[in-house]
Amino acid sequence: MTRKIFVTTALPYANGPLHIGHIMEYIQADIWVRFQRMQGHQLHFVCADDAHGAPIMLKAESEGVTPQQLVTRIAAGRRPYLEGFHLSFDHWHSTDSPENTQLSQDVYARLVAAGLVYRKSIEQFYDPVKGMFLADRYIKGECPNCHSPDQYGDACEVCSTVYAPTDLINPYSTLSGAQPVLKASEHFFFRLSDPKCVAFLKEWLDTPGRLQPQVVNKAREWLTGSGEQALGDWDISRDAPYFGIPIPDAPGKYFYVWLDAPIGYLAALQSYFDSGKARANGERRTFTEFLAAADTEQIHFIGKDIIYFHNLFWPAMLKFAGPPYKVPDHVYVHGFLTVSGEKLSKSRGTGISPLRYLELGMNAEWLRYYLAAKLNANVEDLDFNPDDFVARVNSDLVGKYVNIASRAASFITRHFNGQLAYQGDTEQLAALAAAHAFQVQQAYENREFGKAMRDIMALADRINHDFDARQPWVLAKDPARAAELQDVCSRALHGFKLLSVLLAPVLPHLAAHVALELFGLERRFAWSDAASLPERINPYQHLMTRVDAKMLDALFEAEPPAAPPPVPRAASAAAPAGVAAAGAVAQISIDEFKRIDLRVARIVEAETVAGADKLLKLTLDLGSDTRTVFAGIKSAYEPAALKGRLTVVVANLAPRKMKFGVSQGMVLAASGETPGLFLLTADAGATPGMKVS
RNA sequence: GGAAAGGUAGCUCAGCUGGUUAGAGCACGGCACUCAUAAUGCCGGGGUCGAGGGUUCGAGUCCCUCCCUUUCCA
Repeated sequence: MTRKIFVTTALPYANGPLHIGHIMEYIQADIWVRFQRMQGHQLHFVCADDAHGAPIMLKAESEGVTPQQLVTRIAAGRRPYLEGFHLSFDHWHSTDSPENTQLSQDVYARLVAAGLVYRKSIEQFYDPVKGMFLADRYIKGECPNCHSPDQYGDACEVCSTVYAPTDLINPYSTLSGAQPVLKASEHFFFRLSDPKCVAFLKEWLDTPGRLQPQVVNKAREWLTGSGEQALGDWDISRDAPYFGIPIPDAPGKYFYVWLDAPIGYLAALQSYFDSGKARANGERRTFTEFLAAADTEQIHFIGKDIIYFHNLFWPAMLKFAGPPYKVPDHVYVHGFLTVSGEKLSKSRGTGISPLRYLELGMNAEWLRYYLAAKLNANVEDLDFNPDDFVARVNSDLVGKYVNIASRAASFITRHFNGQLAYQGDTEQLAALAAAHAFQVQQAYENREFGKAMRDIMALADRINHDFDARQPWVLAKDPARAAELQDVCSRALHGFKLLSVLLAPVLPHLAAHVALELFGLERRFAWSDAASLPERINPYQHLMTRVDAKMLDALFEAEPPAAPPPVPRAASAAAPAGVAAAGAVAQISIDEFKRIDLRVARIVEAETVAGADKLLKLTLDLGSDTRTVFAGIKSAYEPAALKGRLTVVVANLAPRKMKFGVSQGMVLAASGETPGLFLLTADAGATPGMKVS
């Protein structure tokens, strides 16, 4: 039976570029999606920019553009990420769209008709200077519990007490600095606490197989809480000024962004249908027919931070809006990505820059494999560890998998003109392959990618072992044993093809190359290719290079721990990709070297930078002028110990704007595989400003 | 503060409803091999399964308490 599946990933907020956490989620979903497509199922994979809300409105204002201009610019920057990491979305849309306006207003009208919306006047802080109501995060003040200053309006970061913004002592607006005043306004509420909602959600959560057990536990906690933890109704309106969808017949009122964001999944799907892409993908029905059909599976991949919205509000909205709306079949939740054990900071943009990864010439499939190897169906955080990354990719993908083709193909090409031939029972060989494929299929289906990768690599180990045991390099020296040699190599290449099919959801680019170039197929692999025995090959071309550990260094070092500049694409022009991609080992001419202006500098001042974990702010005397340079050497040096030292600085490096100021150069320091960072020094006698060559 | 998830070899992780001497990969040490963009094969060292109690003939696996990590609290 062909399944009809509609898959989404969480909509990224359109106030900035995608970070590595987004990419992880998309890769997880993409692997599953590609796996289902390989099974022959009909699948529609869509996503959109989440464009509404106060943060985008304010950011646009600060940049002097309209919110529409801001989100259009952000949307235009998505493509390099999606293509670069082989993310096979069928369509990418926006919540700031006519489809979403129409659908959101329709859902709202149906909820009103169902008696689940009511109005109530509430008092909220209002910024009299800015002329707008303030969300909690725009209000700061003194913590009522521990009296720490400058705490946000929802919780204290120092003592982690949770409170209301009105509890703050001496509150002020972070937008204008003004003291906020309480002001009443009528808000619209979705009656989530209505008995029929609660009854439905209990049933929804308890449906076997729908959700991960950990997620059900968490959601049930919210649903059945009592006292202060009791399930409350949901405030779905915001007052003007607000960038959002107007509420019908309610001037000056807009839908809260979290109402129209999930509806954006459907808006993206509708746009995909209306654009004709669904038809091109084999779906003849209309959007509404498809959405309403009983056999349409609606599946969302999300992170653990937005469980609340996706497992309470979203299904309740859909349920009581009624047909053609249908509740999600599954909401698959993943944990967060940490980097070297540290959590990413969305606001500070720490971690790995996805574009930087690509610019360095790093293979997207390395990352896809690494993440697949560590992903499972649980809601667990996943750590990106550079050493682990290098080891896994080099050992598994290059040493085990690619090596099989590399070592077997040359015999076939040289001795048998590309022709494969098997001795013994080929049906058994095919049956064994089918059994392996079935086992891996189960793991993929259940999103146990780590298990799938372990099974696949165990198979690669066996293939290498069998190949070794029969010593084909010995057979090759004896013409009488040619048939035996051909059999050994054919079996290895059959195994390689099987591995390639099984890895295709993770390594789509490589698998396509193997299918088309090495095995000479006229199409990409389908899952059913796993068991069939290949008959001939084309000459082997190398399939994948090893990760150079220096690339990981570059990935982390070149990226300042501060926020990336507002327009990261500009940075790509400054760093010639070709040079970076060639790696640190590429030779350069003396003329190229001369372009780098190295100078002796005296560190006249060194100080820590508030809010930066790794940076020191250095004031350098270069003889003729004085420069400010931010250096990522805090881990290795006390500021006091640096004062007065001579060091070497790249004097003609383009200034780089960082969160903390402009860095006008770079000091040189040595580092290696082992921890430690060592600043270069000039011998006594050198004076600031001297040229180094 | 309330709650959820997790804490297993140096690192990354498997261990289903409790059952023989706790597993894999990587890293490390030794050996072998040469077909492979230097990779593979074999052997080995290494863990009181966060801590402490308890249930049981038997617990990494169940119960209780505590500690640590991550996250959520609309």
